[in-house]
Amino acid sequence: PGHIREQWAALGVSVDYDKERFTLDSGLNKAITEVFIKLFEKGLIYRGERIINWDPQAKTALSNIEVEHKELEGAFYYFKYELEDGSGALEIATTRPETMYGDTALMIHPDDERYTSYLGKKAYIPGTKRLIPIIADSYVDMEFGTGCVKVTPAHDPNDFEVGKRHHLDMPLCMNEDGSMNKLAHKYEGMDRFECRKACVKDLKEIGLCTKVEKLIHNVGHSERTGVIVEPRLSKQWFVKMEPLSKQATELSQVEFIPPRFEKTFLRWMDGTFDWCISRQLWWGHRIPAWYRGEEIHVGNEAPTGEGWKQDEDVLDTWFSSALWPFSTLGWPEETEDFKRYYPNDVMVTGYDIIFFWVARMIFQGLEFTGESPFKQCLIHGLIRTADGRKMSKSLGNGVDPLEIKEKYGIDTLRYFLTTNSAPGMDLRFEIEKVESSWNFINKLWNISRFTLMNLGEFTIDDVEIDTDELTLADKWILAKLHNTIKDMDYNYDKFEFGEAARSIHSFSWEDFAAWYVEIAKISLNTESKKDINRTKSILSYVLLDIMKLLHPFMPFVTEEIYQQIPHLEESIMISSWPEAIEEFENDQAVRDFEMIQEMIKAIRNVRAEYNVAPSKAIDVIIKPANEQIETILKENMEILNKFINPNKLEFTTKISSDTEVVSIILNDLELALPLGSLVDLEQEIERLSNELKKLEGEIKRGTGMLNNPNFTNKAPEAKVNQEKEKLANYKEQYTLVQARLESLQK
RNA sequence: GGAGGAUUAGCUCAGUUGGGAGAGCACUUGCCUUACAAGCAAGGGGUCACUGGUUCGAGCCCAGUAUUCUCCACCA
Repeated sequence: PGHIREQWAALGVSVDYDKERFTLDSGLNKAITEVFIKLFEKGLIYRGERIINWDPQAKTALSNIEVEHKELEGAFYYFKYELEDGSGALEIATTRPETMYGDTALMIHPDDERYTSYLGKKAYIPGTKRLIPIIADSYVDMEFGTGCVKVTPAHDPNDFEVGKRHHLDMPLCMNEDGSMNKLAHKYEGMDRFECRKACVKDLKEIGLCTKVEKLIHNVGHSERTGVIVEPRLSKQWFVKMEPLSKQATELSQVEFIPPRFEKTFLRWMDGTFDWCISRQLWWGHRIPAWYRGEEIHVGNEAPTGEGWKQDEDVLDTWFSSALWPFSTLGWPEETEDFKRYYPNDVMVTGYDIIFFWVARMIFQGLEFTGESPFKQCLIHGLIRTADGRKMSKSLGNGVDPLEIKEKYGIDTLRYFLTTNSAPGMDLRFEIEKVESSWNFINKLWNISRFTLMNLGEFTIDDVEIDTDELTLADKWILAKLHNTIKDMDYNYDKFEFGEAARSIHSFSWEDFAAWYVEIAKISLNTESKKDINRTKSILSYVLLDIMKLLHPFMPFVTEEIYQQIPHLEESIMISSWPEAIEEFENDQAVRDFEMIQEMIKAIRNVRAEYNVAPSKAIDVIIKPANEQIETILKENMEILNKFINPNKLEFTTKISSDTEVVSIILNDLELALPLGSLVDLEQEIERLSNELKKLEGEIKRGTGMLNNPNFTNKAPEAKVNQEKEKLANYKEQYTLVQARLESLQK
């Protein structure tokens, strides 16, 4: 437990350690005993002889879901069972020859005319003097194998049922460790698989084993030890599942996320087999049952009187785990914790645990508290290797989180794990993705460094945001922040961590670092104290919110940065969650600023296309579509100057038709870049022709849509108006591009 | 045999109620611009597996097909 706590701490797991519980704590033990007794009294727990899955290495019973079915190459062995009267032999096929020493009958279908004459006769178990009867049961499939089967009631669940119907003996032919017992004659003491080999060899020699066919079939393996499971008749404790399943299926209120996993849960609940809960292990909760001869007592302690002995077995660990949601809260006492925290809010686990744990918590919760144990159950996928294989101990292809921590830090690991998949989907562990997470954290560190460098003595009390004093860029970044917070709240609520991360990732990298920080440099370098303080306020305000929004993903680095930038609380952990302030919502500012961005990007594009070095100043002539546009641009001249690096930036009402000019036609403005001899006429014509083609396509699409009465009548009005506006813009641009193209082609 | 995923850019994957296809990495070109070359700027790259259907409109809804993965299952 000490090591696990270290790992939790390393991972930054933030839990209430006062409520830490250990499975064998006395409080939990009390709940478990209570549940066992109650279920026993209701007849929902019983002790009985059944065929169970036996692990011969661990020497314990297993429940169905602790058995893993794997395809193996085995064989179909054919044996002759010679008749007592010497009139011949019946042939059977089996995959487990060694179990023949536990046979108590041969069986045929009652309608199978090939064999009905043999009914009532007896045959020898091959190589022995033991006689078994030949019986008929419609369980036999006449089409399969030879149409005749051996019946081994103590080592096969179907044969067990047959054995009960026909009142057959049910002898075991193996010991608990999988070795053969005295029923196997000379093979006594031999391991079951050695015995298989040996008896096949011996019987081949005397002609009683006639054929061996290769066969690929599913074989059950113990999840615990990996050995092949042996079906074995054994006296065990069982939970009668049907009434509990029915109740859970009908009453469960648990919301699965994603919803499809509810089907997984329901499908398991549909199974009618009973749950074997006794285990022959040294570790676990003792079964609260005492025996004296044939008497059984179930209760908290041994009954008075001499000679009572407690059951040596322990309970399946999932039996106690099933009670976890309430046993940890003090149940069966009506504790304050129980009243406050039950039902729990969210259960988080992998889809491979639904049968083992989730389903059992739900039915036990409903049975004992009358309520589902939690409101939501968030299912995550498995982590796989880079080539998509399951990580496993035996393959040694797992990843040690501590190695990743050493190289990249825990925040990197956390961010990578939490944001790189959708709910319920598996995740491949690829080091490139870890590195990309690390790059993001590095970026955050750098924007913080920049901010800190510039803040100086600035404190949280100096932060002042007066919405009347803001520049367009200020309004834009605050509006974007507002949208980001809303988006994150929405996605966090839905457990869409990947989507939430994409939102904050692009806000902090694209919007804040790439644009706002660059713009901030302008005002930070002015003489105006007012401008400087306003910019510092916004930088620290936005950065603080970025840290808070990212804190669940990367607690360490966000805390570190939080401590250094202006902040209020002792720790980011107890600071308030960012609020989406309505006053900051500003679609107009977003649109206006995006126009500026579009213009800058278009100019950068032309610079790159014509190989104009960023350091080289160029002339830019702007023709705004209207006065508002002109005003906006003129108010943001410093930004344009910084991002465009112009030699001359001038406004005009008429763009020249000079051929040594590159023209850019945007939605709200036209640009002319007189690049002189750099301009290649053919390249320009090609560029504008492509532009024209694109616009043509858009116009065709828009016209088609708007000419369709079904669209204009049925689509939402906002959508229709939006399309109308877009179409008008495209048409306008088209005219301008076409005119420019014509003038060049002359 | 039953159930459920997956199929979108070269790779790994997102894509929330149907309304102009996105990210990271990789790739091309140009930049050591005083937070960051682990970076900046600009780009190239997709018949959203296939076939039908519903709809004014489909990556998304419905039916089927193919490929593939996983879980469940007592045919000897």
